Amino acid sequence: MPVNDALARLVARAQPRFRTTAEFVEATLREAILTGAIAPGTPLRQEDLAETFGVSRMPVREALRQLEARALAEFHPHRGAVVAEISATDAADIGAIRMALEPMALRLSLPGLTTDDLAQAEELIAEMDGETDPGRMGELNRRFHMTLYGRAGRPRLLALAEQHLLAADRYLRFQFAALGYQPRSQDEHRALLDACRAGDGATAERLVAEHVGEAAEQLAAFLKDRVAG
Amino acid sequence: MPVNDALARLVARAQPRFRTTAEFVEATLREAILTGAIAPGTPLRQEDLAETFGVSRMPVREALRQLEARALAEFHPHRGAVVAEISATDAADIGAIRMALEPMALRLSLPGLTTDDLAQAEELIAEMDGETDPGRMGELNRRFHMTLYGRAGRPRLLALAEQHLLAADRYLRFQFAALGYQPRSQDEHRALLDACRAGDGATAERLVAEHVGEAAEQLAAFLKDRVAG
DNA sequence: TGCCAGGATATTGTATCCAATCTAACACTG
DNA sequence: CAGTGTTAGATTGGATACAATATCCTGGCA
Repeated sequence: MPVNDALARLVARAQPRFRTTAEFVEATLREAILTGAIAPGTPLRQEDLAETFGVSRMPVREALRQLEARALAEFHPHRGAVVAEISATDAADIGAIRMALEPMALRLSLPGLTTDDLAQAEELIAEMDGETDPGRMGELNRRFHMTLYGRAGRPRLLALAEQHLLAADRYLRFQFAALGYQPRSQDEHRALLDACRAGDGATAERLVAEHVGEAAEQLAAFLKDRVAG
Repeated sequence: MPVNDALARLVARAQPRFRTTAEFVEATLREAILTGAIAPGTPLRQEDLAETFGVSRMPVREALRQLEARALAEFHPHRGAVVAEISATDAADIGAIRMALEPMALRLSLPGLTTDDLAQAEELIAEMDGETDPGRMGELNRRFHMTLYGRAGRPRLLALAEQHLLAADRYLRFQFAALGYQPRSQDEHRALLDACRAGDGATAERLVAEHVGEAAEQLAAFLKDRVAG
């Protein structure tokens, strides 16, 4: 029973902080890795991180373990953790996982999609049209996809799908470098949205699979000679 | 450059020990949770676990964080961690994820399957025939599926598939309680193996999706009135 | 009854200490 | 000079003690 609701909202917004220090460190590092702010292969030295975050080593170690479980960091015993490397294999892996999860998410979500959802998806496509910043583009693309999947009513499936959409963002700058990606992708987005509007589940599923698959193939071809693996 | 390959294999087999105490604790707890040795909702008190394992609280906390990242434990700040609850929703979630991942894994693996793989799969089916112990049954079933997916050449996809096969094991005792499951499941296993032998990818994919989907539906119906969510 | 103040209990985080071990550089040896 | 000890330094892995904080419970009080 707060004094009033407006205040309650203010308070709620003022503390979207984290529940524990370890979670704060984990979330911050995760974002830094996914956006590329910390390059693959970078050593994650506990002492340095602790100092950077102004915390002790224990929450840092907890955070690193969580990152390891999410395949964002690799542990080498007595040598420390490093930011997980990117590779053509890894990109193909993420592409295959997305190709599996996202059509399923869309299938379950489609019957529940509201006109509001569809309008929001359309707006996100429009926003993407002019966007040139990879980071912002990744976020918009992710929100577009997750908007379409959001009514699946399968929290775990959705979390997994989002996690791999985020993982794909690590390869976004390569995706941009592979010319001609964006326009085609936008066409595919529109076709996908149309199928969803029409309630055509089979087509929508096929389109999202193709959309993800094409991007993955293009990326794999581009990475082949540029990175290891 | 190992001296020779036989030695390399021996070395690889000789050190599947754990690299650190934290990893030992994590692996042991994970197994205990997945097999049901620790019931859902059980508090995971750091001090108790530390004493049980004969270690300090630090590796225990790292292990708990990893379990959290794998959705096997839930953290309630300042109240501690508990073994993740099971629920009809969660079971449906896992079923949907398996239905998405496993046909994809099979699709990628099928062209690479050897006659040895197929023979091993057949052997596993035979072993399952007489099995009545749920834990052993889960392991055989998991090995059967993973044998078929093993040539996908997508480590991350396979790890994810295996993780959710393991997660499904938490519901195995319910699966057994739902009568008539096993014989039908075995028929499906044989049909799936036949399709793989014939190299009929489309049929194999469909069969594995149906196989997983049917089991999930049956389980959901059974759980509906028996557990929360 | 309702509530709220305060204590018991557990977790969370900090600060130190020490052992294990990996790396790298150097010296030694045949 | 290639290959093999050896040593020193740095970093992680783990233990321990302690402080801070949040939750739950309970008992007094209106």
